[in-house]
Amino acid sequence: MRYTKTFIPTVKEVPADAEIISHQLMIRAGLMRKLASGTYTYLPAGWRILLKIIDIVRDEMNKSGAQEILMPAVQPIDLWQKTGRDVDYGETLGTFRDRHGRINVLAPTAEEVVTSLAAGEISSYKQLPMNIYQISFKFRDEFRPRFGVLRSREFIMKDSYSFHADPESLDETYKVMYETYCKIFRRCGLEYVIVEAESGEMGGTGSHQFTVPCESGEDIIVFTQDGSYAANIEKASVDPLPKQNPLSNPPAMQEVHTPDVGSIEAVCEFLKCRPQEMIKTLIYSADTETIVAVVRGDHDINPEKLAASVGGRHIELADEDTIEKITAAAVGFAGPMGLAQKVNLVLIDPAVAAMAVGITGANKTDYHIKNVVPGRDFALEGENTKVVDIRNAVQGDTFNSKPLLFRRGIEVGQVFKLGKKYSAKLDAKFLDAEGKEKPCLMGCYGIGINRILASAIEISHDDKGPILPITIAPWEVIITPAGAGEEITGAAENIHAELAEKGIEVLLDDRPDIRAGVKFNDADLLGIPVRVTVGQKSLAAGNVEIKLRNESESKKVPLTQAADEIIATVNSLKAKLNVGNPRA
RNA sequence: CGGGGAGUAGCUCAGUUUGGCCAGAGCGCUGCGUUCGGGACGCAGAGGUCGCAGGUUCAAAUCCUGUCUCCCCGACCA
Repeated sequence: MRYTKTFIPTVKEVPADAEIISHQLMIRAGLMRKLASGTYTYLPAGWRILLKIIDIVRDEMNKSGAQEILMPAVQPIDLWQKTGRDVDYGETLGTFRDRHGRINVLAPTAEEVVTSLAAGEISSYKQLPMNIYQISFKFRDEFRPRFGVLRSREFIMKDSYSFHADPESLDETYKVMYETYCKIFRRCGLEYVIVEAESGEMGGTGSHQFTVPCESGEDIIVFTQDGSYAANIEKASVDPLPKQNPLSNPPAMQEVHTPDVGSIEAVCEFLKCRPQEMIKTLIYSADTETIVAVVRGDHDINPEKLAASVGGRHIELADEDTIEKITAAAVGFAGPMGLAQKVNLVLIDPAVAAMAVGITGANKTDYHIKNVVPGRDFALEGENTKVVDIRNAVQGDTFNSKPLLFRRGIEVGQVFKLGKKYSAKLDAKFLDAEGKEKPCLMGCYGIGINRILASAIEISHDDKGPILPITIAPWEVIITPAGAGEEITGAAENIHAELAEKGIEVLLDDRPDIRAGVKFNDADLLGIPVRVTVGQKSLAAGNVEIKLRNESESKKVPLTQAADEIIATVNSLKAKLNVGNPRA
């Protein structure tokens, strides 16, 4: 291809609204432009990259035995009401009303659609297992789109869905998809880690996340140094904290006046105590039920663990009215005492149960209570009360007695075992060999195509721009004629023609009257792995220069062998990414 | 949704406090010339109803009210 025939609007200045490096470079390299918050137009170079990623994904998915389909981007909301996910997704679900007054959903994912397809088409165990996927635009009306393409409202996702007659079959496909994902990310040149994940509102019984470690990631990975454990913080288990020595003569509870100090920080300052001496009491709603969650003052509730401990139901913080009704106090003065009778469930974190004594809200506006002894002043076990891990892991926690470490990462893929959650609700049933009707078991498997691009740039760039793996670079080779003149232009044209002829993805920077420095900088900004410089300096000796994007020195090769050398270079770069064992 | 910030040329921004001398700079773009191996230089140009709508005033980018959009931080996200 010719640079002059391609729309590659590179820019020198960094865009004002781009915070992270991948976002900045994607704009600067002319890969994309923003249309509105969280929506981007992909320009030729950017779209070429996405297409190459899609090619890899499609190739590996097909090899795994999955079949590609395409489902509608607009779905009737009825399906979502049947599974209850219209409520779970809430305002993240983008909807519009059509001319007939029907409410339509802009597809954020397709479990409902694919399950309803299966409900109509699958009737016998002989049709199972089946794994179908699509690569398509998804829309989520995010609270807050940010970080360029990392959290956008519109994005491209590969989503696949498998259907099974029995758990063994689901396990088998899950394993195949897991391995397929390893191959895909490896071919895309990503360093990734696989962590245990919470299946969250997707529902289900098991999940792994594929995460690219980097500072700008929004996910937090929790792991042990020896690599024996790695999990998303949403899922990460912690060893229970050691029980504090009980006070030999614990003082009675004492009410203290704490006017207008509702938050943990404010109470600590007012009472001159530390957050870990506090007991935090939060009120949640799940459907019509009310749930009390109790954690130590310095700990955060883990919503995924909380949801998991109420059977995976959708939960949210109770509104102010509910809190005031239950605690008989303003928000900020809740305590666990006496609440068990007023709510459906009380969940107490083990770290609270391990406390000898603590400070809590008094369930009375402007008052707290000191000398609260868990187990004495409020029950730890009871009909609707139990101790269960509901908090986030923090620095200092251990798991299996090993210290937990933390780092950030970008989630690029996730695999789930869904079980019967959707098939039961949407009647995706089949007859087994005994003629008995059963709901299909399902798995689902997602990959964020755009995130692969963004994370590749996040983990591999220098001050000149991205350093892209050859498998996803917009072009494999760029030819940069340095200087004018028949000789230079002719040589560059010849190499370009020969490479193109032999199937190399090559871009010839044929822009006239552009200084060599500008061409070099644009080549670097595009992240193209192999640059061929054709200029007077080397050409005088009959040579051209081959330079790799990630190396500083170039190699001189005779003009007559240039094409062969370039092809060999490209092949060796490709070979590096198509072999090797993924890290797990 | 809560808190903070910002909307002025295609891009990055100054000017707003103290209303008038205020439509500006750099980059980019067009033309001509000199340059030509890591974002050259000179000359000449094009380009903005100062987000939008009201209001105050002799006079508004500047003050007031409303509204929209964008960004950052935070609140259970792929």
